[in-house]
Amino acid sequence: MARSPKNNAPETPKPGQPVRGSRTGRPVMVLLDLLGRRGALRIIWELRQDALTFRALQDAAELTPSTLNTRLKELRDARIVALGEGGYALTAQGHELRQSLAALTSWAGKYVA
Amino acid sequence: MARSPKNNAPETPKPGQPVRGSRTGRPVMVLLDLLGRRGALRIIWELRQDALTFRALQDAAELTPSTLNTRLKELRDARIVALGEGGYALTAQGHELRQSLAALTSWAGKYVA
DNA sequence: ATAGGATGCTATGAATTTCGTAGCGTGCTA
DNA sequence: TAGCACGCTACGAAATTCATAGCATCCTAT
Repeated sequence: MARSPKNNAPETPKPGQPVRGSRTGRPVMVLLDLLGRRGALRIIWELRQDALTFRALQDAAELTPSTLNTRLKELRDARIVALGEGGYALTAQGHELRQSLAALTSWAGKYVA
Repeated sequence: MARSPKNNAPETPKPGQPVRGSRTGRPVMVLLDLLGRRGALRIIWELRQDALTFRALQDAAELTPSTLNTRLKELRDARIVALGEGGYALTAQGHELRQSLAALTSWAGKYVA
């Protein structure tokens, strides 16, 4: 038997079936569930430019390793993030998503500041 | 003294000072913290068209009253949401933010489905 | 070889956040 | 005055996240 790491992690949201906070499982709800978890938006944000190692990402996103690892699993399942040469990086899809999120920056600069 | 409701709520993130998950307090980080809390993105989503009453919003966003109330306080502090005639609704700023988030829908439809 | 250093990642118990459910106080209105 | 809907609070239990320590592997320099 392989290994049985302690399982304190929530399930990765998947389309077509009920996810946390949505009985329907509609794509956008799946995404909102995923992005609504702690650090998810932040991780995408921190990977906007370069790839980062697990530890660098941990520092950048200010997350504990267990939470970071959980989020990374989910983001990898969703093919938003992938582990490659120089560490973790956004996939092509991930970059598209990041661009969709880019408007948040200007909004924040405009109103939050 | 006014009232002292049970305080099981996190602090509302504010710009310029450290927030949960960010020592800097940069506007975009404040926003990411706020939007990264459970149901925040979803609430904005559900208010995209009409105003909703507390209870209707509770059903739509599938949140418990305490969590909903906590999120609403934060979103009201951030002037993203306001309580008006027909219930809770996005402010002008809130609508701008919602439009910034609109791209998520198409992304989700494209990749998550 | 071996002692470091960096890598990705797991373990564990405590703290925080959210949930589920019940219910309060107010204002309608029948 | 008996409903009914409103915004919202209370409280214990469950789920999530945190803080910290450490493991296994790979590399490189001694």
